[in-house]
Amino acid sequence: MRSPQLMIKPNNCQSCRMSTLCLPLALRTSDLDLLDSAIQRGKPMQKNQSVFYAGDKFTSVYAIRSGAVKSYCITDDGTEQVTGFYLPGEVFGWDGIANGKHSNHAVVLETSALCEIPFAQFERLSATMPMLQQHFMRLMSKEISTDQALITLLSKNSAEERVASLLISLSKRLKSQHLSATKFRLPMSRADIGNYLGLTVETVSRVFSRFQNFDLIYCERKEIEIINLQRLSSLAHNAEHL
Amino acid sequence: MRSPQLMIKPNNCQSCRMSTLCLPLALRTSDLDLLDSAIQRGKPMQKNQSVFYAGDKFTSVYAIRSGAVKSYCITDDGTEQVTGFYLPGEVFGWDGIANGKHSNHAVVLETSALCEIPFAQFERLSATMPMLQQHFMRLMSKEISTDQALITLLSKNSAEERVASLLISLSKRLKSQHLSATKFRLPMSRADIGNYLGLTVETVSRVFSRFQNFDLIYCERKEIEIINLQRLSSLAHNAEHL
DNA sequence: AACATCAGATGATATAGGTCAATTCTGTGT
DNA sequence: ACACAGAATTGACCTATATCATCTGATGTT
Repeated sequence: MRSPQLMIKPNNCQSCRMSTLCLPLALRTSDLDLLDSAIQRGKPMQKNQSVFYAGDKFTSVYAIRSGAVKSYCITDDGTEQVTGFYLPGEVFGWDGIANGKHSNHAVVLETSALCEIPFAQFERLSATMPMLQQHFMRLMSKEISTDQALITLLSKNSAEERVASLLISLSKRLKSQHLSATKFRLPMSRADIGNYLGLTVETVSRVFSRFQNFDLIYCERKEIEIINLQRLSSLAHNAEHL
Repeated sequence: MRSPQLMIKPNNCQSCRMSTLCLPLALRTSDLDLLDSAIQRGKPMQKNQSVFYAGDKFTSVYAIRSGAVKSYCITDDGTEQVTGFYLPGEVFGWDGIANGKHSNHAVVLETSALCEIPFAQFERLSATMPMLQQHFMRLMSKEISTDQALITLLSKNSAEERVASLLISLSKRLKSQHLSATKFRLPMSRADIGNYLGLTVETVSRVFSRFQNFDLIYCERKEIEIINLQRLSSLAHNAEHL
């Protein structure tokens, strides 16, 4: 339906268009072959399908080839807490290295293609590939940075700033994948956005309306067009690492 | 002044009372010797001294032998954002693996003794010590869990729940170091607490007063005694991983 | 096509926590 | 011992966002 060219399955890591993101840049070709054989490609998944559940044994991390994923956990009092949105070219599933099992659920927000990267293989490979290990640590470190940006956002910023930051973050991440930075479809619901940003659905909805009234964005349901990227960015203090 | 027995410097990692926390449990003794020689011990530091600044080249992570450290960063609009408090037995400084430079500042909250663990050495050592690498990844993964717990706290919990969670977290972490779980000195200011929890100083102060009125805690400036641990815990939904 | 269910928008009202201001306490340096 | 700057407390007031309620339009199902 949307972006069919993204569904093309490369038959190895070398030819994958996002290898620069999900793999270390400096891997020698021979190493890459070795890694390539370890990765399970494919995994096209439908909306609402779970990639893993909290409590599942941790076996793999996942790279998104196309589509989108949200991670969330259920807090002690039974409410859902969205912990992240992941877009094409991004790797998720780091949680759970600590305890050997996932602490988050991960669910596909729209039809998606994922690459599963088995962690046991990774550990074996990384013994002979220091770059691989380093790269993975960087990705984890980046996750930490993202989380800390979100913490700042939640503890210091208004509803408008939070929503603007999310939109700008999505825009930048899509742009880095050579997708449109100003016109895209939100893969997640208003409820997910509110949950992630610590706001109610109503507030998110009102902010969208206000942004529209001020001609910052045009939006119709999930289709978003950023009209005034500059002004929106100026509201989004903490989008840099989100 | 306080806890002088904590200032005793062990002359190697083996005899250090917190080696089980800061080092992998499964390291063979011969490996431990090797690692031991890489670690720079000592580093007693005074209140308000910086361990590293944001932007500094990333060279090491640090284990706290005694004392306390806060990490924070300066947001785009120039305000401080506290990103973490670290207590004895904990390791901090993971930020900055991503870019090779620290994204946070780290400052000592009270007289402290730190162990510096040079990362270059670690990377060299971990090639021959898979357990070490695994252990470090676990520590990073734990940092991710902590951050996500804080995100939940900030986006879902009231001022009272946030403060209760912090107190319970501190209590648990001190207990795990065989220090008193119910009577301790807060190493950080009310402003730091508020900053960390996304609250104003005034709100933090009021919550402390309310907790005192309800006989949940007794507190006099920075000295805290938890009177009703159970009731306080019941307020602290998200302290588990904080 | 009809129906049920869900996502989103909008309005009226309530409230938790922020802001501003004044006061007291405390630790530090001379 | 004194003075001073900073930390903490407390009160009065205000505002951003939550809550509750209603309505509309999508989406998916029989």
